[in-house]
Amino acid sequence: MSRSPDVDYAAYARTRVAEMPAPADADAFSLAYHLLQLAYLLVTDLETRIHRPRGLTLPGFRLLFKLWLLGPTQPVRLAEISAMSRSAVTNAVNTLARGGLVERRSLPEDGRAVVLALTPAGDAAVREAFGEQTRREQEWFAALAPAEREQLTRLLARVLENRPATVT
Amino acid sequence: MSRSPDVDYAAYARTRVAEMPAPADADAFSLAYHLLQLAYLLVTDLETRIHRPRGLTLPGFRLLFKLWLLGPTQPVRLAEISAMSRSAVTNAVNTLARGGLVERRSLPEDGRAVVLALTPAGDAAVREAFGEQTRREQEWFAALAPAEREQLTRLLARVLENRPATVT
DNA sequence: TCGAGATTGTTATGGCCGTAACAATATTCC
DNA sequence: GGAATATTGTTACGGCCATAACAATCTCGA
Repeated sequence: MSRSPDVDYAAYARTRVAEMPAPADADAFSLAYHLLQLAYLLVTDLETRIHRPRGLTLPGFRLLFKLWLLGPTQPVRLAEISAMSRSAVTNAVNTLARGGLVERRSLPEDGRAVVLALTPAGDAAVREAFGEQTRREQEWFAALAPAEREQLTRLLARVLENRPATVT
Repeated sequence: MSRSPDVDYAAYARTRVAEMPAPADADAFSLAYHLLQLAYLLVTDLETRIHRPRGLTLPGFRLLFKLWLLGPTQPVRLAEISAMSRSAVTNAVNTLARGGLVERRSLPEDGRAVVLALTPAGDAAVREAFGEQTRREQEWFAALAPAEREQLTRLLARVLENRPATVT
């Protein structure tokens, strides 16, 4: 009794990879597949169900959320935290600023720099969307017991902390 | 001793969310954050390090890989398996076909349908890239013991199998 | 001091993705 | 048999992302 095409495919692909000679690695395949598939489905679901109906996007919300926690912040710092490029921040901020959720302020002590800050509308939007996103996340992970959720989080964090070096 | 800005931010944000009243949920936040961050970093790393240097993209590779396992397949089936839209398949296939890695064949028994198939060049490309991607995935998950990797995979699979219904 | 080098934010270009609209073709059901 | 409906693949549009190039500005060392 198949739950969905992607789950069926995952099982089939695993057996096929298991038959292949090295360097094929059925365990590595399964792990990466499930991780990427779950993340993709969750992102898509949050985006279409929570954020798009509110005139936001998930990347836009994540930026708003960081500004909410951190207060006025430079784009370069948001780019570092989010592991995205400065141009991606510029793009996302353009969309948010067009919607009146974020404003750019110039910094007296550095003529190159800019500081991003929530507008009152941005503050209200992030609070409202955060509650809804949390509720939806709880639905997604309801199949796991609390101890399992903690364990999953710990395993993910361990991989993140020991990730291989990237080219910078 | 901080390993990277995003890990520091994760810890700080968790404490901030923990201070907030319901529906804020520090556990749900941490889990979703680590899942999405890891997936994003892994995708970016595989893309820039493995696929772009070979003239591929990660979504392009994933399509090639499915065609490799499944043989000639219709776009609509790939879209179902991959949980992406038909137009996204069309787009990715355009890029792959431009590179001579995939070809479209018409189907005699259905005038609307098209079948996608690897070219010999596409077959060679997917084999080579698959080996390299596997090696890189192994580096990413080297911090976990084999039993931990299996457990992580099982937890992810359980969430995937019991995911909430989406709007279709 | 002042020029070489680094940093910041933006733009251009190209790929990915979803939604919506569309034409062509199949299917269903009266 | 034929009309209403469904399905398939494509295109147009707008948003996201990275890389590369750029102008403006800052920093630091000779």
